[in-house]
Amino acid sequence: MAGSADFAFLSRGAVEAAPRLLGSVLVHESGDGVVAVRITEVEAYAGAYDPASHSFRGPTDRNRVMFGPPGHLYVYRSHGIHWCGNVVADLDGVAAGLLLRAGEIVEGRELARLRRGAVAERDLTRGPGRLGQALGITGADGGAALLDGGPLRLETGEPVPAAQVRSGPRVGVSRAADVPWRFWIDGEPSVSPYRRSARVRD
DNA sequence: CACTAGATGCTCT
DNA sequence: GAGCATCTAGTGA
Repeated sequence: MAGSADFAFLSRGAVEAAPRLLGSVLVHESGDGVVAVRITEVEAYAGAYDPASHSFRGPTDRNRVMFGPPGHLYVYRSHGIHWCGNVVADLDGVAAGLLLRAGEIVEGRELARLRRGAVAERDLTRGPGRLGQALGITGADGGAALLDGGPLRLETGEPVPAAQVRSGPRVGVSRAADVPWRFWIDGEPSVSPYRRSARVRD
């Protein structure tokens, strides 16, 4: 449980917690080995007041983890192929998720490359689907407790100077397309490019 | 680099 | 059946 206190900010709302997750390290130990990634880009998804969130319409079998206590992992399947991970935030009973969009590999580069195949170096962990694949995250990891020292865990990283934190609209969402709830570390090559959804409503 | 189109299969209506 | 919290491969400048 060492380090758990460092993540007390996760019990705050998604938008407040998201930028503070930058610089933390997500570690995944599996039978294949270890991959650790320093988080460089996240998006905040609030629940009831955020129409872009999976939890906007209330709990379902898929999104139930987001309504639980902070510090757990919400995993969803995107576009049929990709596994994407969120760190659950806000108080128990309030839905909030921090989508892990990109990271910098700090350990296990060879294993990550094995999982990702022959792609450009910067594409190893650029984008939520790629990041999930590099870390070896699947639906089986959904609901995992990240602050209990298990094989899938969050660790404290080097603090990120506030001046290096940037924000802007979230990638690919068709509702609430303009709220600046995406946060990233300025100058990080792993940060994914902005793409506006082709079907923005509102 | 900017832009476009299509694959893919799951979730919810 | 509609709609995706994405990615890759194609084009063209």
